[in-house]
Amino acid sequence: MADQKKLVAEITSMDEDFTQWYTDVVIKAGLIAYSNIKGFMVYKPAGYAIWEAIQKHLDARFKAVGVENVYLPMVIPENLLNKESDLVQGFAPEVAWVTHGGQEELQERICVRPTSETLFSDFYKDEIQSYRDLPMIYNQWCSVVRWEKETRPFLRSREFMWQEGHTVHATAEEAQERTEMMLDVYADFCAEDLAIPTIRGQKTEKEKFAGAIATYTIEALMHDGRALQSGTSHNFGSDFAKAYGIQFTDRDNKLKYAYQTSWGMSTRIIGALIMVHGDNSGLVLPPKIAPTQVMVIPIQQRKAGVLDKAREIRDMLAESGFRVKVDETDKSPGFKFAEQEMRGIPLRVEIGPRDIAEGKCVVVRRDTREKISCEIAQLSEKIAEILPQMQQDMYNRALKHLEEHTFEAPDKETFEELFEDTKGFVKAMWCGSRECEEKIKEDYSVTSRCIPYKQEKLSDVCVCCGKPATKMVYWGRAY
RNA sequence: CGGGGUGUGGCUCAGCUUGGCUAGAGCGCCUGGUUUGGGACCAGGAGGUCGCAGGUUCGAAUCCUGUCACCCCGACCA
Repeated sequence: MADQKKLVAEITSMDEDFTQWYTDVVIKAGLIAYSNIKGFMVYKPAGYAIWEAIQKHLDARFKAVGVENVYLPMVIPENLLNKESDLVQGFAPEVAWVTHGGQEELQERICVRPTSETLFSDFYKDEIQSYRDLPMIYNQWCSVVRWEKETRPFLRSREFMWQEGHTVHATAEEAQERTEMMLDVYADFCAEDLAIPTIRGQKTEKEKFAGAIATYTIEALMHDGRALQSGTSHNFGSDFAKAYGIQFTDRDNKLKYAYQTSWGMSTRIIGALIMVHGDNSGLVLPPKIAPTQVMVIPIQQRKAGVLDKAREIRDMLAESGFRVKVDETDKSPGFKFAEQEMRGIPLRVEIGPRDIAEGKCVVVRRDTREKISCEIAQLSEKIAEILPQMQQDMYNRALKHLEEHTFEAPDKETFEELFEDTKGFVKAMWCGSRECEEKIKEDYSVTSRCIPYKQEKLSDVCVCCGKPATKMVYWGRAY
């Protein structure tokens, strides 16, 4: 018991203060350092490595569905940004402006991209002449700047890294198909690589992206019951094409406007990773994307042969394709255990004189703390078994949490009760009016998260106004 | 942008009310040694123009004025 207490002494308990727990984990796991400018973060090696792993897996999934990478400028001239009015209004309060080049004041100010629809559209208008040029399925990995008032590591920073895909199509159907396809890519990536289950659905008119005709989203549920929008995919129809003049000659020799989509996932997803899987000992990373999967910790490492054996195990596991390191620092074993747990490394292998004498070692799972004694000769096979199991278990636990924190409100009274003292998603019927959506936000401080693909009929009437319902909606408090 | 709070070694803070020797502690860091199966111990050492600017005073971390930054709570957002 005393040991348990000592273990958690370094970070605030998540049950006590979830927000503080989150900040503690981010700092103590060595992911982030604050910079001198509010909202701009330093990604330390452990944090950046997670982003690299995310990029690698997601990019491979993109390539598999025909996406090509490009890179566009980070700045946008004001006149170009102003061409699409919804977008301008949506982002105006938070764009950062460049007004000087050296000492000279610029003739026209330019902004640091908050998103790149305008740049892509401006580029596409010259690039596209014929239906033969279509579709264009481009993506860029970059950072964007949005001057947020309140900032938090990963969840809301003024500069954040992401990928933004921008596509152009000859038909509305094809654009819609691409929009939905990319949402599926995100959902599969979250489920299979990050072990995060999500709800797929469409955003309401109120919550959709500025300038889009339809926005689709995957919503994840954090450990504290709050929702996090984890990826979005937008269908722009031909609104941007009209604003920016993207026209092509079709097979029938008629000049037509093109159809566009865009879709993005950002470093915010790292916040989801922390808040879905983390526990009171720190981060827990899913094996598939963990930068280091196994930490070998020597016990009594100064005793002859111990360090050699630890390195031998490392080399053997690396040979088998695992990402593995040895902690050779002269800290005490207890410190190393705590450190490995704080950093969320999926497995640790303990190796000391006692084990060496028996030709064994101890494997400990990060998620369950289960200790497994294993013959060194069988270690690679054992780990090849444990890691996928752990990945699956993590997903199952997250799914169980999602299911246990998703409630149904067939009527207004239940809806009220659920948001009084319950944390999670609430499914409820809605009439489709903006008024009701706004009233619900006002009264219960929850927002519509999405209109899920999987519709259910919980009742005939809207939980707010009592008029006939048209849709079932997921409601929740969001990050 | 409204409400509240805080600025003192890398970190967490004490000192400020009532101005006064060379500005302190714990953690961390460095060196040497002893240790090592859940956050080790001993000894020695380095590190601070007290956020910034001005003012009051013989004398300012401490009092006054201004300013900047950051944090928390609300409204806006990947």
